[in-house]
Amino acid sequence: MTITERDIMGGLAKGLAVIETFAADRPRQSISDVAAASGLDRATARRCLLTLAHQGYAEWDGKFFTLTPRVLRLGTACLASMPMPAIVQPALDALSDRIGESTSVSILDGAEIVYVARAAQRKVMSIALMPGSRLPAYCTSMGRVMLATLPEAEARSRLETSPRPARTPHTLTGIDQVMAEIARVRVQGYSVIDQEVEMGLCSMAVPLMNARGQVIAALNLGRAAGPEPMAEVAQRLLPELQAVAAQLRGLLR
Amino acid sequence: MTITERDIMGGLAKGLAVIETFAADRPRQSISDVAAASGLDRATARRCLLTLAHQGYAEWDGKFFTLTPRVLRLGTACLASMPMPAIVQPALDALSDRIGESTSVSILDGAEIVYVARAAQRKVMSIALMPGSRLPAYCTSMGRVMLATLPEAEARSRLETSPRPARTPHTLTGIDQVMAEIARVRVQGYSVIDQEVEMGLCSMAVPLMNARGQVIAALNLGRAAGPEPMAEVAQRLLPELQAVAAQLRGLLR
DNA sequence: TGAAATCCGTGCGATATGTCAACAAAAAGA
DNA sequence: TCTTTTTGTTGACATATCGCACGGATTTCA
Repeated sequence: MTITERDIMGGLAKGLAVIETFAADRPRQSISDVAAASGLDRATARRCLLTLAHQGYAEWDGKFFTLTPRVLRLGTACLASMPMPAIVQPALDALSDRIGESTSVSILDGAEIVYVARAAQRKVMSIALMPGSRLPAYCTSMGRVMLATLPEAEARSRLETSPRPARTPHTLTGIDQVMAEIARVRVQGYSVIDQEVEMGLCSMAVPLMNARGQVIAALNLGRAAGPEPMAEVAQRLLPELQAVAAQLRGLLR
Repeated sequence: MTITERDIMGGLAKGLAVIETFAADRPRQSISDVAAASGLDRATARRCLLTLAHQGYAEWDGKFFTLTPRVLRLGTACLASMPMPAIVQPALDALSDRIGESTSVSILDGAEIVYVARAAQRKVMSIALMPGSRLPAYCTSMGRVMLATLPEAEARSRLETSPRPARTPHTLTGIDQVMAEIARVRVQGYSVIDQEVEMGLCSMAVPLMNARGQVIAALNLGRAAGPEPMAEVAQRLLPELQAVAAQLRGLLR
């Protein structure tokens, strides 16, 4: 069965779009704000917002709307329904203890990676990463590892349709540069990043497969840039990451 | 302006209800499963699910539906739009380092607390807590502190309409027991829990106020139960918690 | 302060959606 | 295997919703 035009509920799609207009830089919005941000008619945006408020997903002071923590239930329903966090967390903690570095697991969503689990050792990044946090895929080790498992055209298309700012002087931004690096990653089976996300931060990642061999996530370690060249660090710690990936392979479905 | 019946979009409300039917124990559902769980007609549930799939919030293998990580955007839009995590995280990290215990900040949603930020020292709980995680309010130190700031009738009503299982032999489960404890917490200004959530886990919490004096969250520390009586620990560490709460009071709005 | 611009709430006609019932296909049970 | 039950899909009709346009309230700005 294929999804036909007739089976789509406009109201639901619009309401979800309305929720997504609430971002970090626009936590409080008026009806007109939302209408402008979502492209909906003001009357429609108003009905969406009032519905959200009525259902407890938003609050309204008569002028501005704010999302409530109830909205988190929608997202965490998904996270909780993924067995992944619970399964990988213990392995992540153990690995992090053993190698003394921060480790994370993320999945790919479009052109972004989404953190699923994390074992932090020290703060090496200025931004706090936690489950649910997102980073662009093009400049992260986990992103590149997962993009490398997609068909070339698919990966390229995802990268083309999203911005690739130069987050640091080292960031690869050109589509061909990134695709070439991804091709390299595909061959060698892991990805190493040297200060492309943030100055002072290096990371490396390997793919996580389920029992059937499908790549469903990525595992990485992040560390502060130091005197030891990242290539050497990679050679030293790669077996550790691969061992955990192999161990998890049997546990993930 | 008040929300009238006419301003509510049924489709949106139903679709959100559909998302919420996906929980940890039911990650994959057929159309009929969702219809039964949500009380919707099968035809309606079907259109909701097809819409979610079409918008990228769900996946469909022809038989079962699964939520995608895209759903996380809905929730994290809210978390990110709260200035709280970013503001409290540094203070939390510093506090955690200073006292050598895990600390957290959570907010109240109905009869549950929702973790907003966390600085973990060691694993003391069997379940992994992270931003977005939920625990019932009745048996947690942060929950009791926040319930204590509500009107008595409101707090009681929230507790009455949600289950209060005996998670350990120490858990207070009777509504009057819990309300009495909450009354005590209201007077003394902080809450101490001794192994009511999980055996071996103790915690204490203080309220977090914004600049106007409204309680908007709670701050706690969690530690493994040890030889030192929790009452003594509380006396020793209470000033630390209160100092952080006072410091944050000026930063939160 | 006064005028212009913006914003919010509300009818209205056209259209989309919800509900119900029916039916075929698949699954479960005997 | 055949029957019974459940499930997915579709059609029809009553109803809810969309987008537009309008008026009053509020805000902005000179």
